[in-house]
Amino acid sequence: VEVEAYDGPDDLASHARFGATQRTAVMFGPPGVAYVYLVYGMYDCLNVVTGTDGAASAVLIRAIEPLEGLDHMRAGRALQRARRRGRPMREDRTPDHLLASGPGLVGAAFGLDTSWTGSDLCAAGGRLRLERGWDADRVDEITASPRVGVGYAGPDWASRPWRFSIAGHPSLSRPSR
DNA sequence: TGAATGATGCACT
DNA sequence: GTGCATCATTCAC
Repeated sequence: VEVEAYDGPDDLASHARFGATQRTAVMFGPPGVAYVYLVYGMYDCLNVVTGTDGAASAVLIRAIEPLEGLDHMRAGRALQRARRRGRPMREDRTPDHLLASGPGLVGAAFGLDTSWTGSDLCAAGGRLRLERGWDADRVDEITASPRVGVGYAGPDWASRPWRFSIAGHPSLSRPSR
């Protein structure tokens, strides 16, 4: 329900801005592949490589609407939380619609880490895969706004409305919580 | 209800 | 050594 577009080496907000490094090499390959990176030493964020081979463009999955496997999502969150601060595991009372309402939360809910980088998201039967879901004819419900947390890229890139979300959806990262 | 802060690993200069 | 495509907790009001 919420994504951000990153355009490649020229996009100063993209991890591709330093060229193909060990971490970002997969972005420079063919599309339909996962790029999972660790941010702030704590959160694993899921991207889909989208550009043609060599373009290094990608889409960050910032929030999803949980539909199935909510118990697994709670387990993933509890595990990451316990690991983060040796705090004891306790019941996760987060409302269903907020279980993956942020890029770090998506990674936690799906139990992802950087080892998922390179996974083919288009392979039938893959453990992590893209499937057709939301109706294309509801495109008018999608709203565009500036990307979150990319001020370091400078006003030109930071102001581009490349964050796309379903207007008013309860599972977004920003308006709620 | 909102602002400040701490946690924490790695890529980069 | 610096800062980050973040989140939960704490503290102020």
